[in-house]
Amino acid sequence: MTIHILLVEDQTIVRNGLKMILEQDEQLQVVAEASNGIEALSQLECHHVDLVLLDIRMPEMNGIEAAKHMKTKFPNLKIIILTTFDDDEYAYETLKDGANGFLLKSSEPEKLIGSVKSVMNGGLVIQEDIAAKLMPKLFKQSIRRERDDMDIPLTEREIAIVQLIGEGKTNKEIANSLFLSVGTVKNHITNILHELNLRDRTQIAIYAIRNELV
Amino acid sequence: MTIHILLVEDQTIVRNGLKMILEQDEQLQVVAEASNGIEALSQLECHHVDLVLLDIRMPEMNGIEAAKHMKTKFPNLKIIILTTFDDDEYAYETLKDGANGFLLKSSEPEKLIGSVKSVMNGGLVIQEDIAAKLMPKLFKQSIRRERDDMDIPLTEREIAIVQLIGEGKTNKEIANSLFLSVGTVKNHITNILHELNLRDRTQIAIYAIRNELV
DNA sequence: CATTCACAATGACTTAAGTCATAAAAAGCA
DNA sequence: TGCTTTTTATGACTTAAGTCATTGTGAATG
Repeated sequence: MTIHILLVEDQTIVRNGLKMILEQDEQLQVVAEASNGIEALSQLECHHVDLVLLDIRMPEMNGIEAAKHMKTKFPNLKIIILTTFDDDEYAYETLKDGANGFLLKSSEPEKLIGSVKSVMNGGLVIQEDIAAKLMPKLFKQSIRRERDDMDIPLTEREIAIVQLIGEGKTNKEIANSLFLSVGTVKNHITNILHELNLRDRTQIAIYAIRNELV
Repeated sequence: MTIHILLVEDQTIVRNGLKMILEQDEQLQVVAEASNGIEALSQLECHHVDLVLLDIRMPEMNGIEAAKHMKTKFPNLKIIILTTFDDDEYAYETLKDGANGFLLKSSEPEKLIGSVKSVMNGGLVIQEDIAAKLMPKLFKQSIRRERDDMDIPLTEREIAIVQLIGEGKTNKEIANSLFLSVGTVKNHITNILHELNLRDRTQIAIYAIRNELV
């Protein structure tokens, strides 16, 4: 089965070099090329592409932006990011947007081919040295989780109960402090679980804290 | 250049299957086999091995332990972990100990071969679905690193369970992902509750989040 | 005016959680 | 070496949690 590749790289010489390397393997076929993100997106419209080799540094639209748009439009598309050594600043952002691999441009030819196949088989390929640099960045990234004030699909009463669960109260305690019967509390909880798509009070407690209800 | 492989897997049939697959590629050669961690280590002493394919679930000494010992003795050795679907709990531990890849046993043969070569070329190969499960764990791990030794009066095992409760898992799920019986999980929880002076799993979940264990 | 929705309640169930006694292997330490 | 802690396991319990059907308010919305 042939793997159809879109090659996105602004430096023509490098691009040709990559093409040569890739097509040494008869399974791999470069069906389209582009020199920036915008071009790449329009190429995707008119060619069937399995995998994109994407340079990070590019004019017009850079690799990160491009990757994001691509994955939105073609979720099944595989994307391998090509980086030079000092691009790692940008690189980690693409992970969130679903890049399937990172490769140094200075890689051995076989590594490139191997990685393409590996990614097509569903793998995530990260070059060792990049991985080392990337990991700490990913960590930092995940700390700054911004919360958009999402609306909670619950009634007042239900929220009150969610909060008390989030404080670790039992049904009996909740019933007492809200002047309800335990049965009523249970009913509310059953409703909450359905509405929030959760399984038990523990998950409700987690929800409460994560949504800053407690 | 031939890649010398040590195959570690307790189920003989599976092991033979893997061997067959690997040796379809004439670059790959299985030079030794073992059915548990201890055997594997002694095999490493008497054969030149480039890469180890290591099952996580094994009698005597499991994959994690084995990987740790191997990397200590042979830092240049490449290790690919073979997992089933719900082993992810253990999987991330091996990353720290220097595993170079994770593969599902249910993988396609080509994926296996591709990954072996990819790893030998210095890559880190993680299967997509595992990667997805693994990443958030890695994030948490590193965030925690900052204020590392907080006074949590729990054993390693207990902390692992607290974390899983903090993710909203049931006892059954916890048991599965830690390879324990449900009864054992319950026992641990009873101990945790006493040690932390809490009442039920919901309060444990709250504790886990508040103490940034999750 | 009828209908929808939030809220409260009961009873009869099923099941996940948690307790407790007991046991035993493995790891670490004195 | 012997002692302690950690880890795992089982079985027999008790109880809190959660489901479901059904009933009934009052308030709001159309």
